[in-house]
Amino acid sequence: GTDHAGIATQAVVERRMLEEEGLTRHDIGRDALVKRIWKWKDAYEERIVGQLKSIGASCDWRRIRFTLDDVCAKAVRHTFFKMFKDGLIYRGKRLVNWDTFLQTAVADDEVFDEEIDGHFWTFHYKVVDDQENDTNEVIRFSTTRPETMLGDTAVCVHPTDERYTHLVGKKVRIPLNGRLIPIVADKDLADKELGTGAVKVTPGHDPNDYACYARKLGKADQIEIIDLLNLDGTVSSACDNSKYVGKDRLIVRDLVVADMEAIGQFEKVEDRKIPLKHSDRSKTPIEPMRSDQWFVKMGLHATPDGRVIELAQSAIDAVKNNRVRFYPSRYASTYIDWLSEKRDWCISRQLWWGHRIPIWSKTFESGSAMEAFVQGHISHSADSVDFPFSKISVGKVGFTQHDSKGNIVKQVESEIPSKYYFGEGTWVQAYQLPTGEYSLLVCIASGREGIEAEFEGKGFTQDPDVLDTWFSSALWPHATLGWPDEEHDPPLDAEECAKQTASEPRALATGQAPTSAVADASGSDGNRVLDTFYPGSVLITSRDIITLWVARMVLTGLYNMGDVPFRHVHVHPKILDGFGQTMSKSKGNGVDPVDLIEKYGADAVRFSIASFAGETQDVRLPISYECPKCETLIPQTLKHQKAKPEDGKKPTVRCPKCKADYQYTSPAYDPDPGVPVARMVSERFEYGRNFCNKFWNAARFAMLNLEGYTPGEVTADQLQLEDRWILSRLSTVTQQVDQYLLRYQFDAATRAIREFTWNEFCDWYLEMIKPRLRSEPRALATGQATTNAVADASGSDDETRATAQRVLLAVLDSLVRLLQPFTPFICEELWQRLKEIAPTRALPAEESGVKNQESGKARNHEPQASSLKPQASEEAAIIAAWPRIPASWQDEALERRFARLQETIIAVRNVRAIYSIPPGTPVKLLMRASAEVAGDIQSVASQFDNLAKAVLEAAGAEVERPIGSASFSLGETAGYIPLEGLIDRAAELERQTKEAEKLRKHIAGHAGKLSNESFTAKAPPEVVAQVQETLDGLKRQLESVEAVIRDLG
RNA sequence: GCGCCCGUAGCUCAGUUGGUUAGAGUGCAUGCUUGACAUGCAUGAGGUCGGAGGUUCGAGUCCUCCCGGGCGCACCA
Repeated sequence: GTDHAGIATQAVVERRMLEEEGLTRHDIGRDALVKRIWKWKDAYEERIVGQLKSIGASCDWRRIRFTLDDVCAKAVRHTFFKMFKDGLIYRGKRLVNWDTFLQTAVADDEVFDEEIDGHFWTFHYKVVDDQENDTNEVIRFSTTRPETMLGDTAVCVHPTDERYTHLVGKKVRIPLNGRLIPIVADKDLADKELGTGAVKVTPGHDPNDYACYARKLGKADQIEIIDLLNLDGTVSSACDNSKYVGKDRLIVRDLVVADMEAIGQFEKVEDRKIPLKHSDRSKTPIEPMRSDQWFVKMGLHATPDGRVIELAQSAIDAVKNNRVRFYPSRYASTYIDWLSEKRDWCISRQLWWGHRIPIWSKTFESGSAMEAFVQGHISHSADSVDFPFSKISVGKVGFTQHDSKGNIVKQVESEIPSKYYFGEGTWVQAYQLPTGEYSLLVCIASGREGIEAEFEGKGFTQDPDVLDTWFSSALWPHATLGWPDEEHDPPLDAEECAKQTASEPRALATGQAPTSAVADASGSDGNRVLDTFYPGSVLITSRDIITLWVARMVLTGLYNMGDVPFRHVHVHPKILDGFGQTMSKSKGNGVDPVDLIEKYGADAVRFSIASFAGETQDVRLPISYECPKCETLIPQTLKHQKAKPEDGKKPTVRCPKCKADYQYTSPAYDPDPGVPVARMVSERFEYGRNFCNKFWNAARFAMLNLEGYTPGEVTADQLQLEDRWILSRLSTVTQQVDQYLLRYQFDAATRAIREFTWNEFCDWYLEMIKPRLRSEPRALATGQATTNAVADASGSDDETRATAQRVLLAVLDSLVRLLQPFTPFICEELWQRLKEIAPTRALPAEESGVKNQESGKARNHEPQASSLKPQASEEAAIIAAWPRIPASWQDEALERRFARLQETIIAVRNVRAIYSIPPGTPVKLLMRASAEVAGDIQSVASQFDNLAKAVLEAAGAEVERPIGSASFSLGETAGYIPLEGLIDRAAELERQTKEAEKLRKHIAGHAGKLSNESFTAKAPPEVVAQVQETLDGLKRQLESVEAVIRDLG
């Protein structure tokens, strides 16, 4: 689903309206603006959902939700009411960024810093004595905003600043209004090194001063707070000097300076660059101002009915107790650190787009007037038609909190203001305004017709503010499933329950036994959809909203549901552009995934993105524009990103090949309709595209060679070396992929699959079985030393071919299952085709009695007789079981033998390349090797011909290097390729000499290590042994190279 | 300022608890036209692992400082 992104969305629509029509929201009114935003939202939601569908997100689209839809609205209203009733929601003051031009509060994201040329004035206040008469002592301070002097309520110094310690507790006089204010000490506000070391305190209009005020609340040196400004930026009557009242703050600034100078309390002024916050919308300076806001209490709290709630702590505990785990784990500290501050959550926003705060209020001149109103509406009869309030409690309520051992950990005392209860679904709170007036705040839960109108009829008005978007987003995991309703549409049907249960093993993350959803479905109580899907397995998100979103989901989940919303939180990397900046709409450096999908394919984009998703690094994605004519890629520059349409003309990009200019895709605006557009692409996706192409072709090759396929069991003795090797590798790789996915290491998982598919399955296995698939007699080597023992043992060519087909299908089948989450489109297509050709195929399955993968030691046992038993395949890849390959198939010894074969073939190809021997020309190969290795080499003689066009002439310990041959050495083994006439003696000598030098260097390193006594004494014996072994190997290799050099010389 | 992360081949990135001769993709070079795939195949060149110290028998990996980059949170009288 989607959220309504309050600030960003309203800002975009308002800005467009202003740019295109010159209208502000006040011109068209609340309802009209909200209507416009809905229209805008509908268009963008369609686009976003379209992007998700294009990329193949397999969601239950019937359950799509939007944070402002009816289902979510109900959950929001219900939660707000519950919190209000519990006393968790309260009204308080908070400093906001005030735009005096538009007369609106502005969010931090809508504020930008700009340096302006300003002044830095220094003044002094006179210290007064006990009789409040001026003394000769002064305290000097500096400011960039002299007018705020009229709202000063203290002067602050550092507690250890010896220049001032004797003054702390005394008072100074603000000369322009005669107010006496205290000198206080605060280590966080005053800095001994800065300016005079003393600072004026204006809590009403400065965030730091406000923080100081908040710190001192309730303490002996508590200070006052004065709201100096009116909403339009003029000075209010609170300044206590009629000369300034009603004048703009900037005019007052000059007056104050002049007046201070006139009375001799001005000291100096200097020019200074001042960073000043400006409103992004009006481009005018921001004034910090206090305003009424709604908050949710995060710390320890006692409810009127005697429960203790600690929202922040409960969410901290959930992570500390591992009920919620972060992947990578380091992000847990971001979460815990932030929650530990237990700062109350300001949930009100001065916007029109969002959930309106469900509070209606009525103001009374006095407490007695309010009391009279309430008394007039008290009734104990539930049938009363008018306002039957029921008084429930007044006073204080106290609790003692114990830990599990019964020790007292905290004493809690809460003030319960006068509370009145009205029928079902309303809760009333009295609130005293700073003016002395009283306000009755009525929170109305949803669900009772006409009740809002009733209150409005009695002079109550609804709060104009809306809730922070995160308030509704915080409820997402349970709100979207219908909470608090008992029923949810669409309901969970039995079939769906069964599916949910069946698919459970795929949810590797939970590591828990599948719950029996079917049993729940048969019960009648509760919301079955919610019961089935809550808590979820995993939340996947970006690190910048760990606090804003993840923490809030956990705490509301615990508060509303009594359980965490998800078990795991996977924090993925962010996509950066080619210049290392986070992609964002405002920077104009984002990419539309649909452009990428059109260019590279959805599977390619998915596979690439998954392969970029590592644990530590963000993803740098350099972008190019693709020429719409010739497809030349033009790298994106910062200039392209920043360009905006001017005078109706859209920016263009120049194709160096076509020498033409084209408009290009931008997240900030749309190109003109009908013109050719250079779309955004990124070469990094070729990684995924090439892989998908490779995999597709490999599968196609397999299917082309399935003619005559019949399902049948494959027994261990029918398997050839390459079959056993690929099955061993498949088992290992599947196990690795499982491990990576359990830790959300998508990069490692895709890398493992890619390497297996390309470098093992395609490059070696498919190449090696080609002769068998051709069903021709195996090309036997001609040398008399060669016997094809394997071929002899494996029976007829028909059987060889059938075995190859069956093993090939088994591996391909597993690969499709492994790749399905990454490349679902290709996999589904292949699955359906395979179903046509081979509906029954061997699925490598857990053999009974064989230990499962977790106990991985099985690989050290004598390789188990692996057999493949045919089974009918599932209907579709997307619901096919995740592959479970027996660990007993892993055979390390066999893999080592196979690696030797690979090295030999690569060495032969290397010789071919160096001497530019045409691929068609066969070469002869002689191998000097131990009897064991020679036997191995001979058993696969035909593969030398198949893979390197080399005919094995001889293999054995007695083999000598023929005159005029190229040679290579692999440890103890050496290979010779006779090249009479072809060989360039000098070139070969140079090549071998270079090789010998390299070996000597490595030998020196290893020998040095071993001659170091502290190494042999301190390093673990196995490490020492390994170095010795390597050294011996290197020496033998060098010997064989030196022999070649002697022969050549 | 505090915290987290990063700096490895021209580019984009891997590199398990410190332990063989530091890897991949892409780009580059050379050679491959017939049957899965040129979005491909084969072979090769290319790195004093940001810098300086330290711990250790041994450091790309651990510690300290410095330089450069990203992000979050503060702060800017």
